[in-house]
Parts: sequence; structure tokens; C-alpha cells
Amino acid sequence: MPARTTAARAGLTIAEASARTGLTPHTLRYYERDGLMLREVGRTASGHRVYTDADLAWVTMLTRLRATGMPIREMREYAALCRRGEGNEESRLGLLQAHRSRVLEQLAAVTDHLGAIDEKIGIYRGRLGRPA
Amino acid sequence: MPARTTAARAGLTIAEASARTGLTPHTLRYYERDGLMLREVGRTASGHRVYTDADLAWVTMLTRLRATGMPIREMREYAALCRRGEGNEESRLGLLQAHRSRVLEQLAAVTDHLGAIDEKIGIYRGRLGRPA
DNA sequence: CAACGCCTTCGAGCGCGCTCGAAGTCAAGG
DNA sequence: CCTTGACTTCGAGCGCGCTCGAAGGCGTTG
Repeated sequence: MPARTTAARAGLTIAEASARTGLTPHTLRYYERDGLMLREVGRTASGHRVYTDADLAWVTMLTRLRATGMPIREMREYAALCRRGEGNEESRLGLLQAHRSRVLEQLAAVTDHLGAIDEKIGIYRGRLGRPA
Repeated sequence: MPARTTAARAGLTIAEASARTGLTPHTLRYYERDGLMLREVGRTASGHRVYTDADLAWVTMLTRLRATGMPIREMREYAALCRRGEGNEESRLGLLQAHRSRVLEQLAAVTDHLGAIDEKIGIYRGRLGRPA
């Protein structure tokens, strides 16, 4: 275990990375196993993972993609493209744009459905003599 | 099988209900099995399901709840409340309002994440010399 | 009357995204 | 030196929401 509890060390333990990203250590290991990380996560002499700020930034991007509904499979593709280095920016852009437009569609659909649900709520409020 | 292909019959076959709701026959049966229907779906003499407009309207509501992320378990609760008849409008309203506010939170989160993804897209576009 | 096609029930299976537990290692503290 | 506790790997398990296939019934059509 590292000496200081939290400080300007070069890297973070998995527990710290977990705290900062909101993902559990289990999930962080799973993402790594599943080929979602940009580069190999560093290790201490004893084999413990060491997360850099760059790793955290990448994980944050992953959580954004996930939270907007991107399947793991596609995140893996994106990671693979990024890992391969320069020269495939077109593909990465395409992937992100496709995702973006799916998200927009989904936002519109959810908003629409929510409107209908709101009407239902309005009906119940009216029936309970409780306006607005 | 009914005589006319589509007409002003009192009810619809499962295939027609499927076509109108966008759910597969398998899923319609599954919802029914799972206690999500408001009332028992009618049957022909030979045991085939007959969907009324009321059934379709209810299924549409179900799809809206699902599409906004309500778990099946909760839809079942809501259906149970509705089935029990008048007197529990408070509970139904509470359930829908709770759902509504979760959906709003999720919309906000997705919108936020999308903003970050858009930034990334902007970076790639810039890098590819392709503004806006 | 045979064939076709859509329906029925039932239970099993699947893809996704985690989530967990067992068994072991290592470093620091008492 | 021994305990503690956070870490490691590995593979299995789980909850959700369908999805499917087998086996059989009915009723219109050629």
C-alpha cells in the first residue's frame, strides 16, 4: 500500500481511481480485461495497478460513452482505433458522430414519451383536485 | 384466422397488435405472462388472443414507460395499482412522478455527456481541417 | 381431405454488463 | 514474526429483458 493516503503521487491505486470515476474496482478491472483501456495500466513492483491522470481522463470518456448508451463492444472498437495511433481520425470521427446522432434520436424519443407521461400525471393531479 | 385482412372488427390478432405497437408477438405474450396487462386479454373460441383498442392504448403506455427506462418490475406495480381500481390514485401519481424525476435527471446527465462528446467531435473535425 | 399458416403454451436460452467469491501475494504496522 | 488489509487473477454467476423453439390446435384453401 502507498505511504500517504492521498497526495501528489504520480499514480493512483485502483481504490482511488474507483473513488474518482465512480466505477467499482471490479468494473475497472473488467474494462481493462475487455480491451477498453487506451494503454496498458501501469503496475507497481508487486503487480498492483497504478492509474495516471491520463488513464482517469480516458475512463471518464468511457463513462460518458456508456452513460449515453454506447455498447461495450463499440467502446472497444473506439479504443482500438485510438490505440492504433494517428491516421484513422476519420473512423473515430465517424463512430462518434454516429453515436451522437443515435443519442439525439433517443433524447427526442424520451422527451416525447415523457410528454405523454406528464399528461397522465396531469390527469391524476386533476382527479385528486391538486392542480399544477 | 379472421376473415378480412384488416377492418372495423372489434378486436385485433396478436400479429396486428404487434404491427401497431412495434412489440413482437413474443414480447406481447411475455408482458401478459408477466402481469403487465391491465385486464385479461380476450380470446376467440379457439383460444387466440383478441386485442381491443383499450389494450393497445395500455400497451402504448407500457412502451412509453419502458422507453424511458422504467424497469419491468415497476411497470408491473403500476399495472397492479391500476387494476385494483379507484382509491389509489395517490400511489399511481407518486410512482409516475418519481419516474418522471428520474427521467429528467437522466436527460440532464445524457445532455451533459453529449456536450463532452461533441467537444471531442469538434477536436477531430479541427484536426481533419473540417470546420463545423 | 390434406396442407398451410397463424395461433397456442411451455420452458429453456441468450446477450449484455457487470458483480462476486475464492485463493493467493505483498507491504506495512504492532 | 505475525497479522492485517488492500491488492492480484480467474472463472463463475446474476439480473434484466427479451427471444426462441418445440409441439400441438384450429380453420380456411386448393
